[in-house]
Amino acid sequence: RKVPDHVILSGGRNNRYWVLDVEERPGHKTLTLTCSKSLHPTETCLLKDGWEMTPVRRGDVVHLEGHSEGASWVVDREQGFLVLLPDSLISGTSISSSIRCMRRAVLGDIFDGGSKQMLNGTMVHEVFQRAATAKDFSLGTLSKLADQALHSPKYLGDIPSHSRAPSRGQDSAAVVMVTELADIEENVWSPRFGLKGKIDVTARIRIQRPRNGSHRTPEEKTVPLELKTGKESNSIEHRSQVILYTLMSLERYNPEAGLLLYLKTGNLHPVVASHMDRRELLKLRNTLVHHIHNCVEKEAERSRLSRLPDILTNRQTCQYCPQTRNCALYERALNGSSADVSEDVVHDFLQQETGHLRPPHLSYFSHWMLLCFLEASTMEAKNGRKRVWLQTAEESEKNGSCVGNVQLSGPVMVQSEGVFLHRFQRNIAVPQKGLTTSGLASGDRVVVSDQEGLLVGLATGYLCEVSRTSISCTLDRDLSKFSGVLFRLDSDEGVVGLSTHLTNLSRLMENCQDSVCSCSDRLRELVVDLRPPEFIFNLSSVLPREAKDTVANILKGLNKPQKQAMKKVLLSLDYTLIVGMPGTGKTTTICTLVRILHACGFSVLLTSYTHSAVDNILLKLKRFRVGFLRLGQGQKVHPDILPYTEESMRKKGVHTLSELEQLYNKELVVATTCMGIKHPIFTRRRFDFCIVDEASQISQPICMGPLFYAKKFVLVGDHQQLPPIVQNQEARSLGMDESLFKRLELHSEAVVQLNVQYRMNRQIMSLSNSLMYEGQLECGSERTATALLSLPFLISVQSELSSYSETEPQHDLAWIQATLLPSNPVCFLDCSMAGCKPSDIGVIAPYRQQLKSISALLQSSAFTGVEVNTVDRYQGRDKSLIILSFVRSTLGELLKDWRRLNVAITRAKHKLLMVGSVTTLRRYAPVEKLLNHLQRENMISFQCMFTFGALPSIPL
DNA sequence: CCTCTGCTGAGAGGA
Repeated sequence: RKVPDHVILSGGRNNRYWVLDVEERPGHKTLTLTCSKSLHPTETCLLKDGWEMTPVRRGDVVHLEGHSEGASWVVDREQGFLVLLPDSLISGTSISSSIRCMRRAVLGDIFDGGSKQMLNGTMVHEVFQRAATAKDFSLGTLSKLADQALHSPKYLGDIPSHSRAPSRGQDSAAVVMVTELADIEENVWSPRFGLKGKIDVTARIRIQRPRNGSHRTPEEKTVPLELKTGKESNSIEHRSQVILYTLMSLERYNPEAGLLLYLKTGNLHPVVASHMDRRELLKLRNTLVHHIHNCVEKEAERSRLSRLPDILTNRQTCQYCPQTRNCALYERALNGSSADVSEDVVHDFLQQETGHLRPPHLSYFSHWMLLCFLEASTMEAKNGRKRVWLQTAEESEKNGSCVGNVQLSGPVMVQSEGVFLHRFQRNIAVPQKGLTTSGLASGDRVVVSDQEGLLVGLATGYLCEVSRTSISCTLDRDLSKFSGVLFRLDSDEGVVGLSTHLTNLSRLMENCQDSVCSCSDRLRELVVDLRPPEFIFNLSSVLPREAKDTVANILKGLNKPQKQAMKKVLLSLDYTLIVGMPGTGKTTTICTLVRILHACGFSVLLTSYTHSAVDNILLKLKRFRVGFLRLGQGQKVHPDILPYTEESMRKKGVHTLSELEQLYNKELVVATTCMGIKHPIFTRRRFDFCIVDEASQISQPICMGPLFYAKKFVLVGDHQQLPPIVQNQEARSLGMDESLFKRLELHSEAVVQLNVQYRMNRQIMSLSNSLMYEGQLECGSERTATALLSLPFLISVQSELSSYSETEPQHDLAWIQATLLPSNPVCFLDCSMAGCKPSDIGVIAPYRQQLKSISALLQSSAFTGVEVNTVDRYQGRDKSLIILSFVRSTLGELLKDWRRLNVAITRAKHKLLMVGSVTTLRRYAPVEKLLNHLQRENMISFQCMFTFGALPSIPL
């Protein structure tokens, strides 16, 4: 009965109640609730006249609208609303689509859907809205705007050949609207009703109401206006959308009605929002949010997929549904092969949509759906976005996720299409702390709202610069009309769901016969059925004769396993797995591979999970004059790679569609992150090879994303290093942290191991060899094997230490002298330097909290350049000297992972110092194995008996 | 118990 920590309860306008009990009676339902975390006092809420059907359960959070007498609420036909799980904002379109089919609305929330016919509408919208912004509806301007819209990269690949600028008839209706335009594409988050949406046009209207002949002064109102470019249906869906907009903008303008404008005919329909309409739509919302939040149900401690709302048997409605495949897929995934469906229509439908799938496919799909849902539920619980509306700016500032009381300073600059540079500064009236001390830093994603909490989620964007007095950021909307308004900026992290995962999974199950892409069948065979990968035997059949010399030249710089890897990739018909053990030159190998493939004239899609890993390879590639196109947000791309991004290329002048196509097709090599595959380039382009770096750290559904676009693929990784991060314990135990790399590794014929390393000297390498690689890791050269730390001022420091020991004999500093010696490349200090560059030193600790204290001790300027970071963040990198801190007195999860320990001990090139308590650490199996090795090799040389206060300050 | 990177995104329309 305890309220979980992440739940925020409150009274007042955005009240949030915790449901303690639900009592069901025929015809009504009574909730016992509280808005206090202490569970006291309690209130009641009577639900009737249909509200009793709300799927509210014990432990849910609800919002109540209406009046309460004493401590009892009534929600019935005439008054009050109950909003279930109000902090999950549901979009207006989701709700209106649920009118016809609730199942479709739920699926639409889970999977990215969408049909191609919508494209035209999107473009007409854009043209209209641009024209409205410019207040210019002349035909010339319209066709210019239409032209721009057509050539925007958003639409490439889906442009029907007959699309044109809107016809003349559409302008005349449009002119009327523009003069009364208050906003376009206004973004609204309504935490009161659990709604969100983008309002096409916010129109200021004048209502003249003649009554009984007497003249009244015209009434001014601000109302939402919804544009429709298609057939004038005036349908219940369209009208519902408008009604929902009136509800979500209640706080802003309190509109009682909205407008529906059909551009095709120019007809304007007023839509009055009655209490009844709002009531019924909110009930739909509640049902929808219930299904979205309960994708998983628990039975006897085991989770499984929940049933969705029923499949419609009225096939008419399903004809144009974009979710048909997912609808059938989900049903089959739930019921397995036993399609015990009573209705023949449904049976036929399931057969038609999923007949190509066999039981293993369905169980792979349902297994991963479950894993993703579990993970999504954990992420949702941790999601702090609700703080934007449930906490005051002052409260949020305390935990460092917010800056409040700021206002616009200076003009808003248009950086590019849809990117507006804003500058804010603190309201001077109230003396406050500087901005730099707030938890916000440049690069963070932010949400802008007003300080009062009435205009929530006005804009989103990225922080550019945080100085003591001002903050600048790029936002998706121009807020210049809000000059003088007090704002708050909240960091906006972790709002990403798992829709890319789920969409990829759905795609994997696609039947290629009815799809443009022919990769799903093959990928399914390889990934799900684990069909052995095939290879050819003769290199000469793949190597073009004219490339032979170039390739031979490139190969010269490689060692034996690296050459083998190149050969294997060229001979592969399906895929190759390259195991890159620590320090074996993975980046170099990938770079060389790309050069070879490039020289052979093959196209390559180069990806990784992180932007930095992608750019690491590109930085190397750049030196070899291999051209490439880098896709992705400029903000996230390495500065030296920026000239290769689409944005920079386009600035050089892309005016026509064919120029854009040229740009997209020009380079053989295209690089992006695994998540970047939503880019329009992928609607047309296919590649000979796809290379995925860091593949052992990517979850299966994400890793397969880029593979849809290539004939063959290469995964590079090392499953002995860190696996994909999975937050949900149950999902992890069910195998969500198994990467595709690891799954495919059972086909040893596809695996090449890079075991020759150039990072660690012999002794440091021996740790990893004994812990993980069973001696397979080798030094690439004698130089690598014997490289030691160079300490040019060692002698003077040693003598200083000696004299210190003499004057303060109570401190025995022999241990520190011995620790310093380069000839002890691995030391474990059972619970330090001389001329080593700070940038050559890395401090690693498993826990963030530890890092904080360590960094605090290294505040002096002598230590700037010493990088203090977690094991996880150090993966893929190295330093000459690594100090690894194990300090911890209680047991934690992190050190139980062999792979994390392996990463930790393989970061040092020349010297590795480990600090920790042997007795405590012995309780971790992996560390114990390491300690045994250290003991055998006599590397736990020193016992230090000191308290930190007794440490002399040592020049670094 | 505490490791963290990806992402615009709500809506574009047909019956």
